[in-house]
Amino acid sequence: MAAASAREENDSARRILAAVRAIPPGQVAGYGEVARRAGLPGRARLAARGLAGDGDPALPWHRVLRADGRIAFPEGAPEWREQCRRLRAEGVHVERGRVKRDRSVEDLDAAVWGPPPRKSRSAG
DNA sequence: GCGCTGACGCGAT
DNA sequence: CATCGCGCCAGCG
Repeated sequence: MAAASAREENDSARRILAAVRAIPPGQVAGYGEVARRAGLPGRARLAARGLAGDGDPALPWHRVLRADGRIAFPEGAPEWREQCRRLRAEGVHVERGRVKRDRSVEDLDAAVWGPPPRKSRSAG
């Protein structure tokens, strides 16, 4: 049955949304990262499609950015402003459509760029 | 069925 | 840091 493939497709989009919902406030993730967490490595575009047609106002789509940490929308665009606005509302520092994050994070577990691995003098 | 486009990612220049 | 090219796959005319 071809429905199997259709079901899988639906499930994929479903997991993508789930991955986006899994992003805690104040943190951000990339499209590729979201796709990866959804079990769809290399399908960042699919993640974008998922957000484009989610239809869920409660979905933290604004926490999803490009791999470079920049907002996917062109600067000045209405969505661009909206995303930038929401990020700032959560305490995320945004500069010219770019999220002020620390250097590249090595641990994929920290895929959610939020926690900057800076060396804290106190171990714990 | 074909080609273009797109809320992308990454390496190379 | 900006730009280009390729890969990826789904939607649309």
